[in-house]
Amino acid sequence: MRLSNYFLPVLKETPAEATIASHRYMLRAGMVKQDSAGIYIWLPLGFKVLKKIEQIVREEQNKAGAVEMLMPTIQSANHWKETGRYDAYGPEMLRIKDRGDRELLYGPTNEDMITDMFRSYVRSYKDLPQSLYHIQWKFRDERRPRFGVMRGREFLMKDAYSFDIDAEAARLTYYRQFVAYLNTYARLGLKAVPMRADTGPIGGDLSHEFLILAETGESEVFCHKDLVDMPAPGYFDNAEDLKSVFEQRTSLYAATDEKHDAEEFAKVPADKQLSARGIEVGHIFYFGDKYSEPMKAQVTGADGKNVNVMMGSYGVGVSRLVGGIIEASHDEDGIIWPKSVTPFGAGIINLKSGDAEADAACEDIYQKLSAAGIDPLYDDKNDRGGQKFARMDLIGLPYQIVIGPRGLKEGIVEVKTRATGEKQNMSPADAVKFISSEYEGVI
RNA sequence: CGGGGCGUAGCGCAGCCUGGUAGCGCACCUGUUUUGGGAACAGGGGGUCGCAAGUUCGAAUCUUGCCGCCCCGACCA
Repeated sequence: MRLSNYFLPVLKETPAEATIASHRYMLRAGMVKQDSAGIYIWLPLGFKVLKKIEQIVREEQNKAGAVEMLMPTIQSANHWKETGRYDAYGPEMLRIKDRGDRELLYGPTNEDMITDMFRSYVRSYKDLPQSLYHIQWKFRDERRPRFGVMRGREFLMKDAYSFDIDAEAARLTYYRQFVAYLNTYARLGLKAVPMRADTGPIGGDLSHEFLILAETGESEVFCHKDLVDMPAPGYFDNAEDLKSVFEQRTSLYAATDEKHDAEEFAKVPADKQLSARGIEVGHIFYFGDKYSEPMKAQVTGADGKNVNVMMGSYGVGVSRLVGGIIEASHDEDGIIWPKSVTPFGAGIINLKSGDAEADAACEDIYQKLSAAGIDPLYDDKNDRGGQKFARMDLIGLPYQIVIGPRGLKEGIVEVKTRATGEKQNMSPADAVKFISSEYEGVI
């Protein structure tokens, strides 16, 4: 993409309402624009990151055996009345009436709808297990939206729902998602720690939140230090390994403040005790027959008897992750994108647009990086160097190639690594090679 | 939902107390000189001062009501 042809409204000054780094940088880097409290327009740069995160979440769900679908944002109140949640959910749910005075709502989650869908088709234990998910916009009328996309009222969520024949099978499904979540966050460049959690209005008896540690997090967390740097488990699909990963992670102490047990925490060796703040980026639940019982979502078992299906649900806040990743990865100059979610693979800075030699060299590198699948952003604007550097640092692409007449005389360009600030001089051909190799395994 | 605060040009703000020509910086446009880490100078455009009512000869400024937004706390992907 040529910057002269892109919509990137960067701000030099920070809008007054933004107090935390991710919000400030998302506004300044032209990623989002607030339309009203907790509701955001996703500008091209922000949208690109959102889609990249969404795609990683999708791929990991698919690997975990979940099947993608799409449910509507607007739901009938009937499903919710059947489960009793229409009254239980409270004013966070946005209730709407259509022209016929029928009660509708903008979905804050989809257990009720999918359970209704599921029961209308599935009759036999032979059709189980099933896991379905969608990535869809939700609306929760928060009392106090804040921190930009971290706590919006409208937000993009991946929510998966599982259906199993009995509790034992359902727990295995739960472990499978647990492992998939660890792999997902690792790909996003995040260190997420699973913690025992409250089940909230969704209910159930087994639930974990995944939190990334950040000073600006809304939750207070307590955990064993070793959990933070544990590597992603990787891919396998047998009951024994799934269970052992789950047990390995849950045997060490980790809880948010509402589930915190000071006595238990005290048993963690003092040098391993970590109390910090965290951002919740995922929440998984096993809730058994909480919905299948009232909605009579049953299948006939091998013994000819009807049983309620055992369910779980698994949420990832996709739009929140955009902010969460920035909280975890930025410096005083701007964002530092992990390679897996960067909106563009590399930035090309032309220090003298209009200079025939510089233009030609930039154009050549632009073509070669594009051909290599790097998806570069070429700053071909007529601005001064300093402005281009500051802008490129702000939007945080992992690599910058700085090209100007002075270097070209000696046959070199400068390659800057955003995360470290390290600058290396090399030939244009080597720059393309270097960046391509850095992305090996990522693209 | 309790407490606090803010709404004046695209962004950041001053002006309001003590009513009388709407201002500054950045951004934007034109020109000149510049150009290797957010250039300088000159000129220029852009605002029903959140909305409504009231007081007044006169309201950004005073009064009342409404709307919107932010921050701190209690609740949540």
